[in-house]
This record gives sequence, C-alpha cells and structure tokens, in this order.
Amino acid sequence: MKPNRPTILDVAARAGVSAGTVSHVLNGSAKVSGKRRQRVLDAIDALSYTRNPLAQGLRQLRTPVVGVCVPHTSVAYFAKLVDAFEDVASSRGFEIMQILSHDNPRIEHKRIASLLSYHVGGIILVPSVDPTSTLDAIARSGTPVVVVDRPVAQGRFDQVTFDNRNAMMQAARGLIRLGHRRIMFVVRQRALATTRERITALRAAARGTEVTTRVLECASYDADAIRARLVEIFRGGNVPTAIIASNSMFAACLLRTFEMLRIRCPQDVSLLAFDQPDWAELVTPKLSVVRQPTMEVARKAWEFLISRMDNETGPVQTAELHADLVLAASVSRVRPAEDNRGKRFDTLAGSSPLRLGGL
Amino acid sequence: MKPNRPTILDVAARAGVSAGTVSHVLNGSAKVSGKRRQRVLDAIDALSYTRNPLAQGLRQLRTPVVGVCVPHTSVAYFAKLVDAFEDVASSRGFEIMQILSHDNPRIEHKRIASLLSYHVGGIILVPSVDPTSTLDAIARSGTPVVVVDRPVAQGRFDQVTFDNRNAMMQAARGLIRLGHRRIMFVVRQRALATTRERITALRAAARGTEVTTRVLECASYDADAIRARLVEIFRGGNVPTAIIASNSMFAACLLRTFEMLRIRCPQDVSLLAFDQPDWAELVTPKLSVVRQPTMEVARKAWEFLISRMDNETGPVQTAELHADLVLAASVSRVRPAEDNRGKRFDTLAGSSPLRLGGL
DNA sequence: CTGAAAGCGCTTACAG
DNA sequence: CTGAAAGCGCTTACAG
Repeated sequence: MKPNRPTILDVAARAGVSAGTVSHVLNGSAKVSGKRRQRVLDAIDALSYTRNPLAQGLRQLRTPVVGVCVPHTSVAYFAKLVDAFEDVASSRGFEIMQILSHDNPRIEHKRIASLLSYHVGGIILVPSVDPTSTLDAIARSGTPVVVVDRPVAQGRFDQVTFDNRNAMMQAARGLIRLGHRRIMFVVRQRALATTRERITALRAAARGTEVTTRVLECASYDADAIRARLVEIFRGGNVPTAIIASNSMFAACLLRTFEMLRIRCPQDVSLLAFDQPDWAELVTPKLSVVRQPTMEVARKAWEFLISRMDNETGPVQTAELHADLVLAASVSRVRPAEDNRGKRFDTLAGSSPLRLGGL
Repeated sequence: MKPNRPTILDVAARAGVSAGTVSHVLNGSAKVSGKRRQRVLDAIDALSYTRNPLAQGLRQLRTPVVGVCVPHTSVAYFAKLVDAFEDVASSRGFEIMQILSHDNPRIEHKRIASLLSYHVGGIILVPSVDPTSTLDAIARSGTPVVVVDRPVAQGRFDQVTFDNRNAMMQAARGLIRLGHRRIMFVVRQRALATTRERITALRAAARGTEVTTRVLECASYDADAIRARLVEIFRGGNVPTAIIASNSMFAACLLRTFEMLRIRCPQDVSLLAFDQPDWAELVTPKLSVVRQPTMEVARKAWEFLISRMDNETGPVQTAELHADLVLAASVSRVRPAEDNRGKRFDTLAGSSPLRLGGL
C-alpha cells in the first residue's frame, strides 16, 4: 500500500557516497568536496528525496515543528495570530502543531506536555490564568518558548506583550474627558495578568476624580448567560454611562443587550472594546476599539523564537507593543440630563427572538 | 540542559521485564500476565513515563497526529472548524498539525507533502480549487483522508459536504417569491466545486421565470479592492435588487459599500450571505444567512476519519449535511417603484474615512 | 506468555 | 574531506 519513500541510504547509493556524507550536505555540518556534493544534490533531486523528520527528530531530540498554544481559535484575534504564525513558520520550513488551552491551566499543562513529547523546536504560548506548572515543564525540557499577549512574571521567558496600562489609560482618560463619571469594565477573568494591568490603569485614571469604576467579571463563555448577566446590571439601576469590554465577545453581547433593552448607544451608554473585531466598522454605531497589531506581534514573537533557538542561553528578550485607541461613534460626550444616575433599563424588547437562558 | 525523559527501557528495568513486554501492555498487542502487567503499570506511573511519539512513528510509519488543511484560519468558519477538530482529536490522544493552503493548489500540495513526511495518521482537507495533485499524493501515501466542505470528484475519498444546491435553491426561490427579478451572486472563485453547485442551483431557480441572474467573481482578498469593484457595479446602473454573498467577507464588503454609496438595505437592495458570520445579528439590518452546522461537520468528519484509520479498505463514506436558510431583516419584498431598473448609485459618502484603493 | 534482537531513517563523534 | 558504526526510543516478528 505505502510505497517506500526513498531514504538517505538510497540517495547515498545513487550518489556513490556514504549516508553520513549525504547528511553533511543536507545540513552543511561539514565541508563536502564540490563534485561529490553535486552528485548528492543530483541524486536527491532525481529521487525527489525528502528527509524523514521523525528520524531526524528522534536522533536530534528536536523536530522542525513549533507548537502554538492559544486559549481558543474561534476568537478572531487568536485565529489571526495562529494564521500569522503558520505563514511565517512554514516559509521557514517549520510545521505548526496547534493546541488549545481553553484558558484552563490543567488542560494547558497536559497539552503542552504532549507537545513536548514531540520534541518540538519551539513553543509560542498565550498563557492561561496560571501557567506556572506549564512554564516549569517547558523550562525543564529546555525548549525555547516565547510568551505572547499575556505577560508572565518577568525575567525567565522571552515575551511580547502590549502596553495595556497605556492603552487603558488612554481609553479611560478619553471617556472621563467626555464627561463620563461611571465606567464599567467587563472582563472574563480578573486574575488574568492582562486584565489586572488594565484594571490598575483604569483605577489610576479615576484616582483623584469623582469617577466611579466598576469591574464586572463574567466567566461564562455562553452568550446567553452573559447577556442575562448584563440584563441584571441594566435593570439594577445606577447604570454606567460608559462600558469598556475586554474582548469582542463581550462587545457583541453588550450590543445585543442594548438592543433588547432599547438602550441607545452612545446616547444612553458609550461602548469601547479591547480586541478589535472585524465587525467593528459594520455595526451601528461603529465600535470604538483598542487595536492590537496582530501581525507585528507574530513577527516579533517569531524573531524572538528563532534567536532563542539559535542561542538558548542568550539574555531574555522582551517587547511591549503599542495598542492604538480608535474612537468611533459608539463613544460620545455625556450630557448632564443623560447621566443615568439611578436609571434603570428594563424594557425587554418583546419582539426579540432572543432566548434568555437563566432569566 | 535537557534532563533525559524516562524511556521504555527504564520502565522495563524498574518492572523487571523486557522492553517488548512494556510495549505489549502499552499497546495491548499481546496478553501479559496479571502481576507482570501490574508491575509495568506501576513503573510507568512511578516514572511518569510517556511514550516518545517520534520513535513510535518512525517504527510504525504512523504518528498519532492528524493534519488539518484549510484555506485560511482567519475566516471565522474555518477557524471554528479547526477548533472543533482540535477538541475532538485531543480528547482521543491525537495532536493537530495545522497547515494553510491559501486556496492555492501549489501551496496546498507542498504543505500536504510536508505533512505526509511526518507520517500523520490522518488528514482533514478543505480542498482548494484544484486539489488533484494533492489528493493523488495523499492517495499514494495511503494516508486516510476526509474531504470537508468542498466536494471533490465522488468515489475516491470520504467526504462531508453541504447540500449547496438545496440551500441555494431555497435562497433563490425565497428572493424570487419576494419579487426580486435581478439577483447577483458574488463569489471568490467560479471554478470552486461549491460555487459551481450554487451557481447551477441559482440558474435552475431562475429558469422559466423572468429573473435575471449574474455572477460577479472577485478573486481578491483585499477588502479595499473588493469594495472598489462593487462600487463600479453600483455606479454602472441596472443594479440588482438582491445580492447573495458567497462568504462573510463579501457580505462585510457589501455592507460597507452600501454605506459609502448610501444604498439602503433592504429598501434598495436585499442581501443574503452564505457562511454565517458571528456578527450577522449585530448589524443593522440583521443579515440573512445560510447557516452551516460547523460542529456537526467536524464530528462527522472525525467519525469518518476514525473508521477509515481502522479500516483502510472499507467503502467510501459520504455525508451531505443540510444548511439552513435564516431570513432576517436584510432581505425584503421588492415594491415596483424600487426595482432599481436603470438605477445608479454614485453618491459617494464624503465623510467616510474609507480609503478606496484603485478608484 | 516472554525475551532477545533487528530495524524504522536519520545524525554524529570517531578514525583515517 | 570521507566512511563505518553506534545509537535516538520504540515495535514486532521470531523463538522458546
């Protein structure tokens, strides 16, 4: 069934040299004289020989594969990131093994352990809330790794992150300047390093002003459940005048909730989101976003990974990229009459086909 | 640097048996007596031994890896598909190697060849326009493969596809019933099997009526270029009253173009899209879509792949899943006065921040 | 049921 | 510069 692929021995035989010599021309690991070298090249060509990466990996304890671990691919931002890595990696002869942590440290650890058993040449990791055991396992294996997007304790690992503090600072100050006094930040997990940085910056921006900030943690991944949670908030009264969503899924849920409750955006509530979704410009009003330079992240991370693979003991490399605030129609100035103090929104749109799980 | 992982020999030594015996309990490839078996299990546990898949793969010419090849991950639908595969595969102890064809047969072939050199246990392929050489290479290698989403010539390969004819038939008939007489179908590549099926169905629906159909092929992946192309159409006069987009990227470009040209949807033009984007319900008007059951596809494809890996010579397995038409506000009835005959839209919105490449 | 041994396809000291 | 040979960690006929 499986016709045997040519091996290095076939090439050697055809070129009239030893396997070792073929290996040397393949790897440039030793000088091979001009004509032998050419004979080897010709033989490789004639047989359309390609190396068996399994054998190579077994011998060298290192395969030309880089493992990419992100929480989910269905999040547009992570999908784009993986896409970008696939591009740059395959142009350098690397395969991508993709694993998903589901933002769960246990799964993350297990999946990374499996990746390590393949002796991958390197790992790109968007870490979960608590990646300690995962990072320890990677460190123990000596596999080069670059941490991306979410910072971990500095000093041990190469990483490329965003300047979340600055981005949030910009966003918060912008809102405050527009008259907002009650700002809510909706997050998946408070404990996430990225989130903590953002919360700190939000509070710092509010310090010394009369601005009230509030963090809403919504651990669920289920849109219905999230919307139900939001509905509670808006019905509870004392509604914020501006909401910052930590990712595009929350932004989407918020927009749908606005619609259900007939909350006008931005007249009643302004909205701004981290994690620029591709639909930001399609919705009405257009969504204000913090734009993260995905391609730049991927390129930088790859650069770090390559240099780490070449030099495992070099100094730790760090990059903090800039994220841009892009204000659009979903954010507006607060007029005194509209400050929502003590206001409730509970007009559930009767015609909405929405199922409201849990309500 | 790299502490040596325990090997099967370490386990054997600790359990006081031979490596072959350990292998047998690992694989259940031969009966091992109760107590020896337990000793092996204990040793594995004590050393937290895991098999080296590279060695295993080298020996068996088969690794517990499945290769997934899609055109792009940044397309939401494909990302979801890959996500779904990762889930089901890793729960069965398989890794995922992900490659991207960029809808280019040459790249597809090259990347698949590389995949094959890893002796992957199976492949899931969303084929490019012309996957002939790729499929030949896969067939030659004897690797189990399931073709997904886009049908290829029947009979050689397991595949799970959608009933595109029926979906398009429903969509077209729905539009015709609402009074539409000029329908445009915007596609990436006419030659794609999926697209051809849809075009055929569209024409069939129009046959015997006074309905004019038109296919617009836009090979570009650049949103600016696509919009420029669309602007031409709308300026050209004799604008269609209904447009069907073959994927969500086109739908997005169309919505933006409507906005630029102050075309009202659905009053001036109705819009409907294959490939349900996650923002379909966020835009105004809500987008009408043909909804494809992603998870079901993934599950079915995996089922086929597993059974193919178990039985390489079994009969070809085929599934054609049903895609639902979900009508929403973006589609409406045509009133006689609004039939756009000879109409042009060329009010370029001056305030739009849009860059119009090429115009 | 169990072990000794060959072999999967490479790479890499080690001689020469 | 080049070749012979060992070895990476498994699996699998083959004896027993």
